[in-house]
Amino acid sequence: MVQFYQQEHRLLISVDCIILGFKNNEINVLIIKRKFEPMKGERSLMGGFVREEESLNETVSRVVAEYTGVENVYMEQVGTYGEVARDPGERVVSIVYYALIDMQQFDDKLKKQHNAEWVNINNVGQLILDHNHFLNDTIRLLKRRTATRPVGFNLLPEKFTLPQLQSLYETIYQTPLDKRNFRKKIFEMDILEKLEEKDKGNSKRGAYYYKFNKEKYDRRLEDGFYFSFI
Amino acid sequence: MVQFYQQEHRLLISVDCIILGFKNNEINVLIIKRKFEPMKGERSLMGGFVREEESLNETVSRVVAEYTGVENVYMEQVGTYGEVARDPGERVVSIVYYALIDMQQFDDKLKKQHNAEWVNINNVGQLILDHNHFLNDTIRLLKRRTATRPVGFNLLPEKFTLPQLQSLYETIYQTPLDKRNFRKKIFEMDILEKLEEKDKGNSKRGAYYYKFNKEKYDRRLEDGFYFSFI
DNA sequence: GCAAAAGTGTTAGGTGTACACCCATGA
DNA sequence: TCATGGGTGTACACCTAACACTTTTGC
Repeated sequence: MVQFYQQEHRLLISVDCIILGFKNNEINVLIIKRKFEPMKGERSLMGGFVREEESLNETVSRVVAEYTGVENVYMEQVGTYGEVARDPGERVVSIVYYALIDMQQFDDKLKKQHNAEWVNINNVGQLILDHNHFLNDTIRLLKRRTATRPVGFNLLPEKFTLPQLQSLYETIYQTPLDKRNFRKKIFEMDILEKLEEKDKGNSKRGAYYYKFNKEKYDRRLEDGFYFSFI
Repeated sequence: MVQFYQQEHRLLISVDCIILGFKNNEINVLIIKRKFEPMKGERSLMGGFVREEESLNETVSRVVAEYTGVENVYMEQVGTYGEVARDPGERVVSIVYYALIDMQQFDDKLKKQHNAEWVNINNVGQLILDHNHFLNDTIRLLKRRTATRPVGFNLLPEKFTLPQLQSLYETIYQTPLDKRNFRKKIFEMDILEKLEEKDKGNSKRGAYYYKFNKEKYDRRLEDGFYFSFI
């Protein structure tokens, strides 16, 4: 390939991934103890340098798969952080993504292997560099995004119950929601598919399982329906 | 500085700037004819490579000042685009920002110097690479942002009239707004300062000038007031 | 039969939206 | 005096938020 920009400065680009999961009415983020210098052993988000023939999304996918064993996750870019001295090792521009995974699919063996742990997103403690900053920006973005787009489903198993879904939103927004209003809103959207099967794990009566129906959602979108999950 | 990440791949990072101005009830973007290969002479956004000792914001400021003569502009990151083959010259990861400027401050001499022109944001025509994509993402972001944050003021002179402000929002959202409702909303926010002076440019009666009062705004924010400009 | 969670409608209050006339002034 | 844009208040429709009881079933 012809080099047109030969004289320009090149620098390191890392992708930092905020991997989120939902369990026991908590949003959890995966944290590791850093395996290399500088700051070896300190608590950190998962990151990776962008390779030569790899798009940013591919880098995220690679990192997420490496640490969770889950593929094809939902991801979104949070932002890019480029202060000159943000990494004491060398100048690194960091592109931050969050990824939502269904914790049932998480490969638990990888936890020990990477010295990783799931911690409550609101109680993460100190992370290296500007990683706490990344996390705060992510929380804000996640709240905005889940309010008007059907992305929360990515934190649940494919089949989920309405009480589960409601609890997810209550956790994200940290506020109790009215059961009847919540269900009314969800049903009006007409983007869920009710299954025959019930989840009897939490009650004797059992709660019906639902699935998110992307085709229905796309149709509603085209009709200009305005979605608001809260 | 110790090199911890010696073995990692480094790449080019450019910042592309979408410089927006408001004039004659149009949102305009500054477009240039590219001055270097590849694609020399084609229509392009303004960009610059991130230098060694320069943060991303500083790169934006440098580029915006170079092409407009305006300093201390309002800017926001739109996103980072990292497809491997997005630039045929060499792999370049592009970080996109938009910047809002008061077109009265634009240095018109720079237009000829850079072969630049202001074009209506809705009628830009074909740009190089994925620059049209950047622009579309920016328009979406600008609409979202101006709906709930007082950033539109950055497109107006320090002193502006309510008809001007309304016309700005009508242009951004491409929809007519009810004069009384608009004013009611703005006044309820209580973030403007009314001046004695009037603008007699558009009518015999004249319209009062107002200034955005950041202190008032910050106080309202702390009080948890919810801002909605549309 | 009882405990425990799932499921279901209605109403009041508040918010957003539609709408028409008078005012000030330069020409 | 008249043409032009600036400035002002109200009424109705709709949407949001509050609220309590019945159903199901395993134990």
